[in-house]
Amino acid sequence: MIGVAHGTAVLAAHSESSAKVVTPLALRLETFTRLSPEDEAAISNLATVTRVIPSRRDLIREGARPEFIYLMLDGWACRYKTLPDGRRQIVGFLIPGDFCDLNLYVLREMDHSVGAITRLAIADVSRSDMESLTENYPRVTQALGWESLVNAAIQREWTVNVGQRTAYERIAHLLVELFLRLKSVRLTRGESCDFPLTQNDLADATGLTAVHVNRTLQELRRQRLIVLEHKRLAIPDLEGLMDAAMFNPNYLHLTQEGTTRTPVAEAIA
Amino acid sequence: MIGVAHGTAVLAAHSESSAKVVTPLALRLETFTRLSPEDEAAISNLATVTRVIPSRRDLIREGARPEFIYLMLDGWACRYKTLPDGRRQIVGFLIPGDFCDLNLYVLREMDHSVGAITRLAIADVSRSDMESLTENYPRVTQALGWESLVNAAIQREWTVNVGQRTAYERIAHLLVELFLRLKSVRLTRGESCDFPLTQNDLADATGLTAVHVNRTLQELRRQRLIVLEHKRLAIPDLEGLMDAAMFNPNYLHLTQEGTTRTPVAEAIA
DNA sequence: CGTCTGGTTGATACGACTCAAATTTGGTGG
DNA sequence: CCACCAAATTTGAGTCGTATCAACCAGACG
Repeated sequence: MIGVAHGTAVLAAHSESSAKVVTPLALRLETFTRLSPEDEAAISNLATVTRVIPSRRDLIREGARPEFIYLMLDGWACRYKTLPDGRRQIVGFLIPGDFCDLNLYVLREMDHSVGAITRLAIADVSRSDMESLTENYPRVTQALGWESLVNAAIQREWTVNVGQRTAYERIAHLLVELFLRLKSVRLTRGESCDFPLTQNDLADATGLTAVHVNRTLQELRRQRLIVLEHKRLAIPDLEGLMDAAMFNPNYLHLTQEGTTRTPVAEAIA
Repeated sequence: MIGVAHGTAVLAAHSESSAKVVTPLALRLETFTRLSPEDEAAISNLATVTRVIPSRRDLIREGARPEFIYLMLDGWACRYKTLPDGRRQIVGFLIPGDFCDLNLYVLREMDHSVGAITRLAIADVSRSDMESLTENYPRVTQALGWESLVNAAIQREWTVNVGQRTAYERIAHLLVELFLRLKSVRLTRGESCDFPLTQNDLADATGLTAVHVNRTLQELRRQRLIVLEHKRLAIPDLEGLMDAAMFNPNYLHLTQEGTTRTPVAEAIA
């Protein structure tokens, strides 16, 4: 992802305040409110100190107390928790525009880990930068509040997913959610998107085994609901996949009053 | 619960600003920061308009747009989501001191329902009251932020619970979590607490069937890890139960810098 | 060009579900 | 205070979805 089309665009955005490039974070927050050019500029300026993390490396370990707030600029990561005997549950995926540890504002210690799926581009945001942002840009603050509530809603839906849905529905649901989230930060192209997760990742996220994920993906392919190969996912029949997943998009809160409807909101209307 | 010892105490607290009675909300927020008497008074004053809800009644339905923010004063409730075909997942339990719909500040529409388990005492808090509270009492605001982050952490742990743990571990984990949360608002007595959940509720919360919950509870009893009868739970060997559940209390964030350690924090240290 | 990770397949096992019925508990009204 | 009813709990037998274990294969990469 870094080095390919989107990646370079994103990295260019904060190298110098040249052409107007909208960062994933600004795009994401704009699903909630209209942001002024000043708001957008302030958001872009967060990403001054950036880093690259190799794929499959842990970014933050449970128990850590990171000094900075990490903002995802490019690539995929996941939050996960591990049980003493090694069982692992991925509790969420992070894509560009997401914060890894926004909570660190208040909570001292991470209660879960964050690991890179792909190579990542990360911005290290200092607390003071974050504080001055929220002090001076109330709409951004409001949008950040919205962001964290939506994250909570997503987490609830994950509980429903592993608690109630069958393997088939579960994977279908996860794929739709990721596709819509990617779409909201313009990381889809038509009906397809990059999809760097291994079947093992999917297993850890859905509470299934990799073997069963494999068989279930085959069934989804047989039903012509997905095309998944070469780390790329295509969904030829989104509505069909949503039905199979019993997917109700309300929890993503993509339409908000006072917002022009985004393409995503349109797509699922 | 209403009408028994704790219940009346709580209800008395907001009838008139008489003796100093600490509300569950104040107790809960104090696990995070020290609150001044003024802070506590401001919190108590939230609960001016109160209502009683009969047990097993829905408080808020998915899709609703409540006008007020509901604060739990007494009793138990649950958040839940339902799939089109009727499957139901409880995604969290609400006990005194919890808000039912704090999110309504920002999100317009509920993406899940809230149902009463027992008879409830609820305070209807207006948005303006809430706003003036957060404007005038920064420590309370900060504590509320902490509260919502802890709720997010709890939700993640639930995902782990249904995704990775066995039925036995899962139920053990839920019981420990509820016990510790109740303890943090002083709703336990020694090693026991009220426990109004039916086996059906437990099933919906753990993603199991009621029949299997029944058998699993029997196994927990046989192991002498719990005593559960007459809507009352006793945990004679908390450490043993925590081991059985692979319970790591860090996600509850019960110890915070600048806070005197609460009895709960002691108990699990 | 060999190595290695990720994906695929097959055979078997088991944890949890389903269905059905019996029993106990708790609340209600006579 | 007891009889009654509904709800909750308990028990048993049979089934099924998903896990486990063990190979094998294919493409990516150094």
